Amino acid sequence: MTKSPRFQPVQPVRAYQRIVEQIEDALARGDLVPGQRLPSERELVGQFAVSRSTVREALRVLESNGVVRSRPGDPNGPEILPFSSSALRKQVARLARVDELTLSELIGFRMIMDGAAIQVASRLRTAEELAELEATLVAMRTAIDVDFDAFSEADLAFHELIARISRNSLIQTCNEVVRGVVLGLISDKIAHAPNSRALMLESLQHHAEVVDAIRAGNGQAAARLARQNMFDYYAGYVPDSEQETLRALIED
Amino acid sequence: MTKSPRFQPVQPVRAYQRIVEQIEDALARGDLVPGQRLPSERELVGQFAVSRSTVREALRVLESNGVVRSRPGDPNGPEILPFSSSALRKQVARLARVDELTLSELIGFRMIMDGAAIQVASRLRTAEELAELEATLVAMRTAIDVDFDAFSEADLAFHELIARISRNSLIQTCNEVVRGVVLGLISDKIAHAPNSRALMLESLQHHAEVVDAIRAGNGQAAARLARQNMFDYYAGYVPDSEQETLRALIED
DNA sequence: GCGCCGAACTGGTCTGACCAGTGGACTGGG
DNA sequence: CCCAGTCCACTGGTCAGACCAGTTCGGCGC
Repeated sequence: MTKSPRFQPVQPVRAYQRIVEQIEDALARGDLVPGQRLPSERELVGQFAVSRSTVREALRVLESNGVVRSRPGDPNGPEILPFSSSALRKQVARLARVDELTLSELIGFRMIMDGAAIQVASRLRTAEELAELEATLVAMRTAIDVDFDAFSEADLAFHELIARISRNSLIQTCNEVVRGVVLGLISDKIAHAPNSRALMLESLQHHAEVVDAIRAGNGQAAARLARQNMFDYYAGYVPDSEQETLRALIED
Repeated sequence: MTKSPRFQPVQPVRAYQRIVEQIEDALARGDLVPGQRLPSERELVGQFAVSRSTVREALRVLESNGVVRSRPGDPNGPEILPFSSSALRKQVARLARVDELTLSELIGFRMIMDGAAIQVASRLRTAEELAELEATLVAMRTAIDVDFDAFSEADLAFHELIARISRNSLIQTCNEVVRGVVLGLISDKIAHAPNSRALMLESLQHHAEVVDAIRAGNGQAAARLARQNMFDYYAGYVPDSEQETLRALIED
C-alpha cells in the first residue's frame, strides 16, 4: 500500500517572515542569547538584502512576541530579551476578553493548578523550602497592614514559591499568567470591598492551614484546602450559574 | 494617610502601537467581529492619519498575534480572524525551545491537567457524554489498524472530549497546546518505535479503564489511572533524572 | 581632571513608487 | 435571457530615499 503524498497547502511566504524565522532559529540554536544585540536596522538591510521596511516589519513582529526590544538612539542595536511570560499573558488575556473564557473557567483553572502544585510540593519540599514558606506567611501578615496591593504581592510570592517547589516551571508560568488575567478582571472590585481587611486576614488563615498540611506531608489535604481557599476567595465574583462546576472541584 | 501617587514609568508609545490598541479595543468592545473586514491599508492611512509603513507595522503585529490575516490582492481588505490557540501554542513552543521547559515538565503538566479534567468530568458528565466517550474508544480501536497518525488523532479527540465535559475551555486549550508541543518534540520517536502497535493497544486498554472509572463515578480512581497511563506512555522519553518528579504525581 | 558640546549614529516616520496577483465588472456569444 | 471569458482597478508586498528626534561617546575647552 503506497501512502498518498500528503501535500501541504502552499501559502506565500513573505520576506519579513523569513527574517523572523532566521532570527528565531538562531535563538533556538543558541547562536543568539538573551542580552546580545542585533545589528542595527540599516545593517540588517545589508545582511538580509531587503529594504528597511521589510526589516522593520520583522522586528515589529519579534518585538510584539517579546523576543527583542528596540530603543531609539541605542547604538548597540535591538536587544535580545530573556523569555518572559508577558506575551503568553497577552494571549490568554485576549482569550478572556473575547469572552471565550469566563471568570469561573479562569478560577477553576487556578484551583486545579494551584491544588496540584501544592500536592506535589508537599511531597518534594525540603526543610529549607518549608522555612521559606513560613517566612512568606509572615510577610503576608505584615502586608495586610499596608494595603491591598502589598498583600496581593505577598500572596503572589507565596504561590510562586509553591510553583517553584513543585519543580515545574510551566505550572509557575501558567499560574502567573492566569492570576494576572483574573486580577485584571476583578482587582478593582476586591480592592474596594468594604471588608477587605477581614478578607485578607481570612485568606492568610487559609494559607497557614495549607502550610500546616504541607509540613505534615499531607498532600491531599493541602490540595483540598488550597482549592477551598481559592473558591472562598473568589466565589463571590462568579455568577451563581457558574458556581456549580467550581464546587465540583472542591469536593472530591 | 495620603497615598503616594504611584507614577507609572513613562515609555514612548509608537504610532503603530496605538493603531494596534485601537483595533484590539474595537475587537474587545465588539465593534469588530471575526469574519469582518478591515479597510484596505491605503484607506487606513487616511483614517489613522499615518503613513502606510506605520499601518503596515501595526497589521504585521496583529497578524503575528493571529488577530487578522492579509491576503495580497483581496479587494475586501484584511480579515478579522476568529480566535485560535495557534498563537498561544507558538508562545509555549518558544518557551520549550529556549529550553526553559523540559519534556518532563510538559508531561507533568499534562498529567495534572488531564487528571484534573477527568476527575471533574466524572462528576459532571451526562449519560450522552458517557456514550460519546465510549464511541471515541471504538474509534481509537479502529484507528490502530490504520496508522499512528490516525490513532494520535483519535486520542486527541478523546482528550478534547474530556476537556469539554469538564466544562472548562481553558483546560481544553492548554491540553491542546501542550499536547501539540510534546508531540512536536517526540512524535517521530513514537512513530518509529518498533512495537508501536503494542503501545497503541496498551494505551487503548488504559483509556478504557479510565472510562470505566468515569462510568462508576469514581473521579479519584479515574484521575489516578489517567496520570498513570500518561506516565507509562511517555516515561520512556524522559531522562531518568527527571522521572522522580513525575512519579510524585502518580502516587498520592 | 572635569564637564560641556557636537558629530555620528540610532530608531520612528513619511513619501512615493513599482510589481504580481485578485476579483468584480463588463462584454461577447450562446 | 444567461453564461463564460476578458480586462482593469485595486490589493498587499516590497523597495528606495528622505527627514526628525533622541542617544552615545569622544574630543574640546575650562
